[in-house]
Amino acid sequence: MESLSHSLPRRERERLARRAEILSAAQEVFAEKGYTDATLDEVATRAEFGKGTLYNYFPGGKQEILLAIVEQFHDELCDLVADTFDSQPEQPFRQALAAFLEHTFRFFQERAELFLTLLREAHRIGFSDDPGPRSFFLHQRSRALDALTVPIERAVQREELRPMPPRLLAHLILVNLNGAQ
Amino acid sequence: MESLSHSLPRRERERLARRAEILSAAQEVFAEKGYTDATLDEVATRAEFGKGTLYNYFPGGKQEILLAIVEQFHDELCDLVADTFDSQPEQPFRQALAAFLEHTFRFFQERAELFLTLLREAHRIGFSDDPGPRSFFLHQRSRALDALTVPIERAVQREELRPMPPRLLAHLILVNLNGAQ
DNA sequence: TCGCATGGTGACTCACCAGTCACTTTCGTA
DNA sequence: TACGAAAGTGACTGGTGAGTCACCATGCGA
Repeated sequence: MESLSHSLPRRERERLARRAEILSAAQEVFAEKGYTDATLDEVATRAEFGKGTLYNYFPGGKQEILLAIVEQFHDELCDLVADTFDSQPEQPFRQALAAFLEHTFRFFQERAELFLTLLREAHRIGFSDDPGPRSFFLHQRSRALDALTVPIERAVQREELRPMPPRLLAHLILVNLNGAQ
Repeated sequence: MESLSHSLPRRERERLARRAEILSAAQEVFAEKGYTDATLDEVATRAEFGKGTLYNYFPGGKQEILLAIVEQFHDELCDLVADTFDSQPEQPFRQALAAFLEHTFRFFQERAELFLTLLREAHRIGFSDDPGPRSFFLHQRSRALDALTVPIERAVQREELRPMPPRLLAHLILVNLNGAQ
């Protein structure tokens, strides 16, 4: 994502950088106060923008900011999967898995407060009647699942794991990581 | 607590019963919506009272209701400790501990949503500048710790456990239970 | 039966915040 | 430098919900 920035015109790069500033400030505030108690005024103040500017970058307002954070969170999680399993492709699966669990655990710990907030909001939106955000959340979860399914499939093919539905195992692993939080 | 009710005049019993109704409704709503998103109107409606009545029972409003729920939660937790360890006092400590962990785990699971809400609010209040609620939370935690410290001290005295600071072990156990959630 | 006290009620107030928009500032271009 | 477009701004609006209070209902004692 970020690595593409080099090839973009300065205007675009600056726009992305500002968007990132806003997201970063919003992450802090959401983590500290929770979604409902966080005010866009505070996000704006921390990002050193006026409130109106937030709406230039996120026309959908508070909720769009939340969804962008969720997306970024999953981006990072997917990157983590890819980095762990692709860095040494011939490493035994179980060893890579252990490394992955350790990294992911730390990943969640460093973002514990934010994660609690996202968890609660995911839950709330899962029960809301608005299908847009709901399918967005499902899609994000699906992405993380896909990322983890790939190396599992490889391990099954290399007969390091007895044959099993790879997506099921991926699901098990992620659910347990969530649970551990 | 409740068992005292028999000896009270009808007036008092009714008052306590209504208080309990309100708390029960509030627990439901807080668990479903989280503290901030829960409205007192909804609590009142579910408890089948007018909103004003809530303030007869909890003059401190929403926050006092939250604190009462926290207190009740810890009451139940302490009862659980006492019941588990006192029911068969000669039972080996490790066995009683295993039973306790199982009971407590179920206890938390049955109240998972409420517990998440309380956790977040405890955290928020822990960082707020109002010392009243903060020391209240500390006091509640301390009560649960004390309850668990008693049987541990007993076990140390009976030399079932190598000597160690009992409160430290109690702390370790509770933190891990919280973490598991 | 009357009158008073205890307890219940919900319309109202006020503070707060998401979202808007008319204005200002910045910046690229001629 | 002058102009217009793009981006930034924060006072304002509308909606919402915590907390209040003047009024009402119930029941008890005289």
